[in-house]
Amino acid sequence: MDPHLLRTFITVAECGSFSAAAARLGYTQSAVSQHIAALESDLGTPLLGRRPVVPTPAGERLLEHAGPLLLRLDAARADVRRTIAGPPSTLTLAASPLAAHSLARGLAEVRRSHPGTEHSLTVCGRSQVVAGVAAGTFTLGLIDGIAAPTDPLHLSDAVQLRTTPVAHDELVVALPADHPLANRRDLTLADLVDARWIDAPDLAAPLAALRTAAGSNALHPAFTYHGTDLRTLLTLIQAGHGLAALPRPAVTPSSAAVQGLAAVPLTRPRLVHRTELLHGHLSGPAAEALAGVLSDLE
Amino acid sequence: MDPHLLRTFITVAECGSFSAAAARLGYTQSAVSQHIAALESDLGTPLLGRRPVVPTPAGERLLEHAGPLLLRLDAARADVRRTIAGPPSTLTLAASPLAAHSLARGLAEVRRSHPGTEHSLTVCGRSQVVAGVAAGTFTLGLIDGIAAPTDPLHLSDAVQLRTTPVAHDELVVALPADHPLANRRDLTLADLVDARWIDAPDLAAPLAALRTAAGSNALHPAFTYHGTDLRTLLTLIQAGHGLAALPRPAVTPSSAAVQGLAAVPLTRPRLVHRTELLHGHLSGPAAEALAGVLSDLE
DNA sequence: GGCTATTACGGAAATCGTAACCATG
DNA sequence: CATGGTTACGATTTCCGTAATAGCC
Repeated sequence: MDPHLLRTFITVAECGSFSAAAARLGYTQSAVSQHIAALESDLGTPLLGRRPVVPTPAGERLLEHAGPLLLRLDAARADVRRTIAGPPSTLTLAASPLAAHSLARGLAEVRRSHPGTEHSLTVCGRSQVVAGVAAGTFTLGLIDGIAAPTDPLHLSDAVQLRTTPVAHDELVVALPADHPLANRRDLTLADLVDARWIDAPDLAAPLAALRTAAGSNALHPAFTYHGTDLRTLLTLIQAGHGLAALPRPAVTPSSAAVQGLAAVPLTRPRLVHRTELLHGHLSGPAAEALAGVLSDLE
Repeated sequence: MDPHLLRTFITVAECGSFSAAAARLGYTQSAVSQHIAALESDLGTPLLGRRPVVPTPAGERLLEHAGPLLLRLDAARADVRRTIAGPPSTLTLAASPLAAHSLARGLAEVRRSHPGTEHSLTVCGRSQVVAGVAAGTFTLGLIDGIAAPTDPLHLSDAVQLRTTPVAHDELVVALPADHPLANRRDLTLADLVDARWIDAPDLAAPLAALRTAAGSNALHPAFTYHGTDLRTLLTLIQAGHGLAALPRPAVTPSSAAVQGLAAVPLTRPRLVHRTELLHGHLSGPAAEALAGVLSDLE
């Protein structure tokens, strides 16, 4: 189970095609075919059905492991490199969309405290932030999510990263102002199991996360929004396509898009929207250089 | 970072010698030397000092990652194999020493419910139980440890295993009957920070675990017992070499070794001794075959 | 018949062992 | 000088690309 083989396997499964995967990886179709054949021979079982190329049950299991495995491998390499490198000369920040709001608040402070260094900010999905910080692509990451009030965010257990809580926000349900529930003082998830939900996994808390947090598995999305634009989501809600759980500040900024929206606190189960700072293990001068950033953001 | 190279690296670090590692792995000294050289060239930094052979700081970091990484790799392989294999014809059980007590209670039930299959039981350290179950060496594992009353046991996050709580026992401090604290109704960790502790990491809760659970880092062992025999540990305590935190049932069985020992509940921080059943993801007939075992033990 | 995976084969590269070499205690 | 890590070198294997083959829409 060479990591290269696993990487090819993941790519083929993603692409649904040997040749597309080969193109993406810079191999020939032949090489990809040999990689998969080697894996299948090693594990003694077919991993992919051909034509169409879809994972077998065994392949599904392997897929669940392969990604985290490669991530951990990158994390290990990045961790070693950090110990031999001095303090980073460029601060590369990453944040999930809703966490970027918190970051924007503190960014001025960060730049002032590190006038000499270059800065960059990337806004992308939660898992990409985690993966990037683990692999050393980003110096710092900021992610958001929902959790019980005392619990930390439960991020991919593939990697071991330091986390620092940055902000807790009240979790509210955003719904059209003329929605029957819009005038309620508060809401429980029980009130909402039959509601029309918009799942916006790249932006708001994924419905799956809400489901596990609530222990219920009755929440089903009526609509899925793949995107990271908050205003688009709010407009969708306003137009009655469904409702979503968001941090209070996201629904009540001084923004024109918010007119016609109600934000009702979600009080049961007790959940909060949490923002956390992620960073790899930093030692020596690097740690000192970043201590300022952390304290600025907290 | 080929897994083979990582494996050699771990072995060399453990052995403190290239040649010893070569013997253990079935390589020549030369091959081991080349492996380490390849790793160091890949990562661009020395990982081991020679003569004596000790990890550099960078090597230490890599060591922290390498073990879990290889474990996860084995876990992936085992997981795939489980999906293609039918129900296991032999039930291989593993348990940490104190968990084995709980297992012995239920073992008769297990054997009765699976009269056709072979059974075996291995008692070994917690991490070996976890690793063995992850790698598929054991069908089921039973581990014990301490945790906050509502929390699950925090086992190595390298692997993803199902856990089922089996037993909660009160955590008591075992001390000689003539110890000044022996007559207390209960104890807090604050009472015991200056006490003489026996650390028995293979048997009782490791002091390090107590420390992190307590948030304090003032607990230092006066004596370390490497072994898995409960009666030996109890005798050590009785003889005044120190005290230890144990589950209530371990200190008050109908056993002769217990005379002269006191068991005082540890009430603060709120901790319990917990026993959990571990198993890999089982699908189809295998899951059904083992469902009985799980329910028997619960 | 076109698209795509597989197989055959050859050259390049990597792997490991033997053996000579060298460094440290 | 002896133990033990390194380097040199060669046989074997592995890996990947080219090209021919085979299988499914």
